[in-house]
Amino acid sequence: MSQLNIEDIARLAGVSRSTVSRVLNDHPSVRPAVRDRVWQVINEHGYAPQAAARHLVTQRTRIIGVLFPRSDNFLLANPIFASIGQGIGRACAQRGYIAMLSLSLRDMEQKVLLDMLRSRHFDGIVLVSSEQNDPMPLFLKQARIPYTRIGYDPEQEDPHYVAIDEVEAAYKAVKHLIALGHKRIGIIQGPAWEACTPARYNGYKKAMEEAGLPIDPELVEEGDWTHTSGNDAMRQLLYLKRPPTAVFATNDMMAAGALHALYERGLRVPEDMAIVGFDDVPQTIVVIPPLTTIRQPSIEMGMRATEMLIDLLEGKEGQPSHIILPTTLVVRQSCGAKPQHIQFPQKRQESASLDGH
Amino acid sequence: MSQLNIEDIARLAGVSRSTVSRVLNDHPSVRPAVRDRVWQVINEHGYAPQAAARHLVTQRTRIIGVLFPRSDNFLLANPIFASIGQGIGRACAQRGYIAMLSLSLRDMEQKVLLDMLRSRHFDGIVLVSSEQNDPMPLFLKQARIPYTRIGYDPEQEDPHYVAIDEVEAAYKAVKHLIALGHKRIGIIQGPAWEACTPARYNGYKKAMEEAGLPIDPELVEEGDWTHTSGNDAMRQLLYLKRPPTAVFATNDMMAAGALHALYERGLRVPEDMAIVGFDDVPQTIVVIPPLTTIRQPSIEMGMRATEMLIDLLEGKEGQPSHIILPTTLVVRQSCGAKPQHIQFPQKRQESASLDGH
DNA sequence: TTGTAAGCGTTATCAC
DNA sequence: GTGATAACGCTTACAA
Repeated sequence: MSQLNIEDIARLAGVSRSTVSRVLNDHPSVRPAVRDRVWQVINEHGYAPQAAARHLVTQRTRIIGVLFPRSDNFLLANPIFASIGQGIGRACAQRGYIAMLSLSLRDMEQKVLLDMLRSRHFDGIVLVSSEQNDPMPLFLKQARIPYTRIGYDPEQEDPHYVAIDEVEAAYKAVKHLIALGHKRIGIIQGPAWEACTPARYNGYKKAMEEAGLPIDPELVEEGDWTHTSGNDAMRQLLYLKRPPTAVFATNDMMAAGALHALYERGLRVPEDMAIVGFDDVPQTIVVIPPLTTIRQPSIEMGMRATEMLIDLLEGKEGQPSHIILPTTLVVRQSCGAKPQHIQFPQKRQESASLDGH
Repeated sequence: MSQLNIEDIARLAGVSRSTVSRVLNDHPSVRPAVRDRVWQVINEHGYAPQAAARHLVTQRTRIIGVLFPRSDNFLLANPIFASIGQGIGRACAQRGYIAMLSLSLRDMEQKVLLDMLRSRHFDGIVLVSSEQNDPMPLFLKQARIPYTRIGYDPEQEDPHYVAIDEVEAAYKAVKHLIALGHKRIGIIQGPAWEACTPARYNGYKKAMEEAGLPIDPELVEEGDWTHTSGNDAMRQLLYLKRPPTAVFATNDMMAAGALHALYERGLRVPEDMAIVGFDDVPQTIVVIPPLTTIRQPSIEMGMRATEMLIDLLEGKEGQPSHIILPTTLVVRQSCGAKPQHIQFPQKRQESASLDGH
């Protein structure tokens, strides 16, 4: 902490503090010679204006708060948040803002968290949440804190959000399985309190109904996004008298867990069971076999939500706006071509041929 | 943003702003009746004191900055950072601080980052870095910003750090392999610019030498901590005329990548090749087979470094202090008991029996 | 183009 | 136990 303040710099440069302030803020009306001299003094002493004083007078911080759901283990549970965060950070950097993420929100008391938001640390919030009836949007509205949301909750209708068409995305995934000839298709869903869960289920249902396939409630499992829960869900499906020949997991981590369960049972993918995931996180290609999945443009989602927020803050755009970004089916190796009847239980043989060399 | 300030609250409660301030700061000398009335007004209006004003006058923010290396993909590359972050956040919450992480440091210009640090957003910094000659500590010292470091660089001798005994930890890992009878042991190291890389290599060397085993330079590979690089490194080792029978990977992600390479080649773990990892991240038990690894107490490392920093900030402890936390060998299933001569190339059979049901 | 001075919303030091 | 009042370090009219 260089103890110098703007006054000191002014004195050292032989100008007034207004001039130093102008230099600092790139105000045009400063003589080049003066400007250079001031910068030199500033750099010489490693001076930087104190954020608090600046924030107090401008009433803006140029800091954007990022709220992730259950922040302290989101990193562990689902790498898609990392990509979203990356997009948020990148957009902030481009526009001269700083994205700040508070660690371990779960360990903070509710009141502490709310007070933090109310105390104007942040100019605005990017809320990453597809939780149904998440209380946060309501709070932010009441506290008149500008925010944009990544994720869509039909119950809340946030004025500014970016999302994907969940129904259509899930529909594409299941349709892919159907096109490959599968008729008995299971689904491993996310938790019920996520708004995207019923939406993705509806996509599944739509594809099934359209193909004239029945939906067997036995084939509907629920996980909590984690690898472990995907593993458990797949085990349940394998216990069935008539297991599915294909499974749609509504995120990649659960899909990976499902793969794991199949491996443990000596079943081959895609020969014995086809799997489609959702998200297209990096891990998806690292798993064996690489996952066919629905790609969410997560980095772009982060960027768009952030740009939308900054536009809002800078008054460029006051109207409500909803951005729906496109998803794509990424075909890799976990679905193969033709389904076979499952032989169960069965040990794996020659599985090394799955991925040649 | 409730536009109210402390003055407004004072007026509404029929007191002076000093009294409101006392209430806000839990100052004892306020009559209970008055205190209650003030709180009621505060809560009624959702008032929270503006951080900037408070920071300006107190010259403290109660915010701790967290610096991760190459912050924007640290999440993706190595989940151990998530655990460390969790520890930092938890300790902050306990002591009434907020841990803030700036997203996407890589996208910020260097000057912007340094100015952010200099502008006193943070009371102090927890620096997570084992990079050799990381320039950040030097900068922080010059700018007189209090910091503690997680990770140790013998070249820098930071006054406050928490770390593990890297040499001993690696030694334990390799010794475990030796005890199982392995003689030809490879190592997949981290990048050379990490201070822990030579240290872990030294542990490997020590164990080998102690057992009278030669170190074959062919068996020394370098990765960059990622799954992919571990995969590549293992492939290299498998190309050798005389591949190792066991490999020590200096983090779990690379170990998982190595597992992947073995799987692709149809080799069994631990029958054909034993693997030890390092870190003990959650993914370690999710991989097949679950990894034997060296456990770093990552959450505790985050907590201890944070507590140390806060003690420093609150003047409880000015002396340099170094905390070395213990590591433990966690034996799971990737090393097995007795090594066999590798039959190469060979297809996997009956691997399903690896993990029964 | 530059300087003077007011004010941002708190806390803290005094009196009372 | 309570209330004036002076900082804190900046930005920003307004004057010069």
